[in-house]
Amino acid sequence: MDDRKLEVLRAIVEDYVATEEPVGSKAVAQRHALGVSAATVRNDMAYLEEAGYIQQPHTSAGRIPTAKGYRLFVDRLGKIKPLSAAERRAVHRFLSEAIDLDDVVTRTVRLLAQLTHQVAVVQYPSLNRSSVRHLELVSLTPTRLMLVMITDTGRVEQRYVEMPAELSEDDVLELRRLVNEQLQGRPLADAPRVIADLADLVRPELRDTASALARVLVETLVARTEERVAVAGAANLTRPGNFFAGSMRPILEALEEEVVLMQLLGRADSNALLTVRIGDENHLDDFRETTVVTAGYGPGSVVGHMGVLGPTRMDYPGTIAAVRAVARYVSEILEQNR
Amino acid sequence: MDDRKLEVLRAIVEDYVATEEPVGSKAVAQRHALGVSAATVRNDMAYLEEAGYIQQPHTSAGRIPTAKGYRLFVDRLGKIKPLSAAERRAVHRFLSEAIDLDDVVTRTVRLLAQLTHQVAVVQYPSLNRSSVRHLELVSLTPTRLMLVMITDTGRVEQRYVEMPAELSEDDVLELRRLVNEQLQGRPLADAPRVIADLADLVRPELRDTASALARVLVETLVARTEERVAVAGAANLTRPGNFFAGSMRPILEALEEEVVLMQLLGRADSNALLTVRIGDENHLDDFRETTVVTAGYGPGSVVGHMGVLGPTRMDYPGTIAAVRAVARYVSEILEQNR
DNA sequence: TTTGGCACTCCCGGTCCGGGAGTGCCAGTC
DNA sequence: GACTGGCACTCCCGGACCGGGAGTGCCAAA
Repeated sequence: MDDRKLEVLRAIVEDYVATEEPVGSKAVAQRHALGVSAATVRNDMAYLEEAGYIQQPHTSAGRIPTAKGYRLFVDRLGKIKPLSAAERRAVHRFLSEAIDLDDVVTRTVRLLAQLTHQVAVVQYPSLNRSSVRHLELVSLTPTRLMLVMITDTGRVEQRYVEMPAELSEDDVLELRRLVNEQLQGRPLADAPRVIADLADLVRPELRDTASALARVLVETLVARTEERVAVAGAANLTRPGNFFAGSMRPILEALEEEVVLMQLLGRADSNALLTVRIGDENHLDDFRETTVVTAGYGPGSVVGHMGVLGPTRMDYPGTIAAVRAVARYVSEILEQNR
Repeated sequence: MDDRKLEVLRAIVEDYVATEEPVGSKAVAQRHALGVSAATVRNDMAYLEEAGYIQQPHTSAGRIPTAKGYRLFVDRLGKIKPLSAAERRAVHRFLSEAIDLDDVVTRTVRLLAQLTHQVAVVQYPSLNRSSVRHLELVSLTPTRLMLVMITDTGRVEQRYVEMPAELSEDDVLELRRLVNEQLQGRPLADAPRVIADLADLVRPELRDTASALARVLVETLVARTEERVAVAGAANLTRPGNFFAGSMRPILEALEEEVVLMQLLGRADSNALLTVRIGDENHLDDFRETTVVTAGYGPGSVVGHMGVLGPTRMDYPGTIAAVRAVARYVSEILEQNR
């Protein structure tokens, strides 16, 4: 495929993204100084269509890019368009005001939605990539505890623990000391192994209680791989032209399904710096017309993912730049707490 | 206004809610055994229209209720339609599986959305109606602490605290003991008064640190009256017929604005058991076509509000019953932790 | 006060039509 | 052989038009 054909493809992608209308040969020839006539562009377009990069909504209409066309654009043609200095400053200022992890996540997801004009999704630091910083036990009633776990990523989780017997204040203190001794500093993923013999380390009267505690820890904090996610910018789905095929119903539903969101953000194992998944590459029927741009973030290693989600017809250079910049800066912030 | 006219109004509201189409005199006369002819119904309708309870979308169309009509229906005509036994069981089962407060709130909001087929909103127990159960200090770096507060309503809040000087492990312990001594069991609203002289209670070296801590406590936990809210069921906005005048854009935007949501849920002072705000009664332009049904919840006293939000044309008896039932059961659950 | 009858209004969906944008192809030019 | 101008063709889109149907308001009679 010669260079001019690539230029024609770029022109079609850029114009289509900008105008939201199929772009014709004349427009390409005029607006992008290719130095050839519309007829020539038509020939190139016929080739690009044959090769599957563009398509016609109907005979005698202009062309729009296919998923394959966008893919080629992203891989070879799009020059990432860095944030403006003003934007960069705004990002820094807004994020540095965050008051705790919740606030970091909330601000991040809003920022992404605002910068990209798309729907933004941010995953909280994944528990199974975190270590225990501190465990706290607070008694609610004589037979009911609250277990509070604080991780090295700043995440705080709470769980109710039903006790088989009444506990004294001292019992609680002893248990707290013990679980902290065992788990502090350890990756949460190791907890099941480390904690297996917790019941053997306490005096006999506390044995049942200790194992109840151990069970809650393992069952609800480790085994259950639920991830927390924050979403913002749903209103951007209604932008004119974001008219999702069918309707936006399935998209809105998916945004409340933690499982689907996690699938979109990318399976946890991915450590790629930045991923762009276009249309079918999401392997989800409802997202066949949707592009997802994600990045991992974390202090040093990746502890979670964030991204935005929009129509395949999106401003790739701008979106990619925004996601990358925000992910980097959030990583820096998390770094400060180590 | 005589009884039959009220019956006609009821018929119009019920049929319109069910069919989503303006209802004509013939339909009313036939489907609701009023024992009079369509012509008579027409006369009553003319009266009801004159009085402002119903209106015509255009000449020669059927009638639809006005906000005033719905209001009358809710106040005098709607017999609340209790949940079925199966629904009640489902509510109990689903909520009793909750694992912590976050989970209670998440499950509640989903349940409401599912039961009512509307958008649901649940406010977390308000901090300024809670008391301090426990305060925990965890050091992140030598000059950075994390303050974790646990309230009697089960809410857990975290805040980063920047320290003016490095702290030893013992310093942290002392501060923890001190703040707990001062605040444990106290309503958070009293914190500013109670904590004012915190700096005077520590040895001189810790004075600056103590006041930094006090400042964070007061500024971010008390003064800042941000409320946390959870939302679910946004996809219900797209139900056929929920076609919000204009578009659903402003609604989606409002759902991400904590301020607007709180205004909809009702100013914090309201202790009414259940509130129905129809159309203009919300005093928000974007919600002129929207009804909000809210209820307070809490163990004993009200600590937060929950509700659902839908088109003025909604199933009032069913929605009211669902919100009331869920609010009651959530209150029971919170009761268990006291 | 209620009722049947009747003329009238207005929406809604379907059809028809002309303009416009864009294409594919072809013959001619460099 | 690659490019270009010309031309016939296709198809969408918006507006105009129209007939059926549902519903009303009013009136005279019971």
